[in-house]
Amino acid sequence: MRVTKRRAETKARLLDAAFQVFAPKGFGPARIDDVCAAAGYTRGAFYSNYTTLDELFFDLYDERAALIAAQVTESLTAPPLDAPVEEVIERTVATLLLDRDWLLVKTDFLLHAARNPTLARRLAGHRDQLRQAVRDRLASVRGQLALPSSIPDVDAAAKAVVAAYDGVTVQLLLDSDVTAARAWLTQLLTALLTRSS
Amino acid sequence: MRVTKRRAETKARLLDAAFQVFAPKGFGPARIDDVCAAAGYTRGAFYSNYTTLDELFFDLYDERAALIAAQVTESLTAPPLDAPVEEVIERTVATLLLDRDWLLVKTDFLLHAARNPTLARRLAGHRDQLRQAVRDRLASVRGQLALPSSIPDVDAAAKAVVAAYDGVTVQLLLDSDVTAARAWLTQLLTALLTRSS
DNA sequence: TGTATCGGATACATGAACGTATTGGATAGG
DNA sequence: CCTATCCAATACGTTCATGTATCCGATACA
Repeated sequence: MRVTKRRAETKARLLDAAFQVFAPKGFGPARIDDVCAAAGYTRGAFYSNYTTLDELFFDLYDERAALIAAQVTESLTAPPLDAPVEEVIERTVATLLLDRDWLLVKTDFLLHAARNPTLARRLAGHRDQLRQAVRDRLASVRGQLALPSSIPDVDAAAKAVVAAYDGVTVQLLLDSDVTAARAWLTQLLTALLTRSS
Repeated sequence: MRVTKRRAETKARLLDAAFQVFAPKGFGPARIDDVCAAAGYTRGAFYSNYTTLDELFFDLYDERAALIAAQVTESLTAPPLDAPVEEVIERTVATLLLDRDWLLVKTDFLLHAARNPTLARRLAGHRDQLRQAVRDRLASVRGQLALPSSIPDVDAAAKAVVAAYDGVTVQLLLDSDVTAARAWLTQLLTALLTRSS
């Protein structure tokens, strides 16, 4: 069955609306009606495109996760390819998009994934993708990385970066201070990726 | 109004049941009936003690958070008071209780707090309490800590410990591998709290 | 032991969200 | 321009969770 232009437009508007509803309200109390109203439709539009709200939620996650992955990859390439670690950290964190709304939705998704193996693998896939991008970037750092002795290789380092990111995320969700989050992330990454002089 | 023995017992059983329901199911889809059934009551018992499910949820968080704080404090005192950092890390992480069910409930609470300033302060208070305990423990480490240069003082170090814990939490929620989480947490903490030789 | 209060059970009414079946307007194709 | 298909709107009926009002057994207290 062919996807008509109209249908695609409707789906897109539903996805956007879903984000605007899920971010402030959370998935739990969100109703199908809420999303439809936010998109300027009635429930008929929803049931013509999805069968359950979960389905829409998971679609939304996939779409936004792809966007974010692209954005992070872009930030990673901001500093010159052969720059020293300190500069890579500094400039990457500076251009990194830290969207609290997205973090809220992503954490909601994390909780679902933590209780559902299928979703867990989907999320793990997304995380692996990001981790891999970080790994590749670290591998290209000038003059062989000098990692702390407890971080054996580039893979562990990439994992550490993700963990630091997750840690900062939690703090950001609580205090909404993006500037502080950036500074804090820089500190953590520096400690994790460089050998202190 | 006096609190009778019977009432206290009922509340306690409701709290226990709430944990057993919220952990696997999450707060969103949990119904008042679910909790009451799990506790062996009907809804009458609930409405006689609470007015809303949020109220019970928040009470549950406070209760369990206090338990966890005590448990963490205990773990922190496992290693000898004047032991070197490496040993403090090793033994603390080894005895640390990593209860996935609690992490699930706590993350649920985190999401609520992220959308509700009042709850956010409650959670921040709990985090401060833990951070403070870590700080005090670090301060007692033998021979002045040699922190990485990007971590200026013991306060920053304590914050870093919390961030690492949060980062590992996310991973643990996804893969349920407590052993790996422990090893990973040890690595991260070592990198964050010691000056690599 | 008798009595008054307390607390959980039960029954009922209400409202909200859901899913479906049907309609009618829009749109694409000839 | 006509027609067939598509898709969102509408209007049901149903289910489910909720909150309340009442009842009755249990418990505390004299």
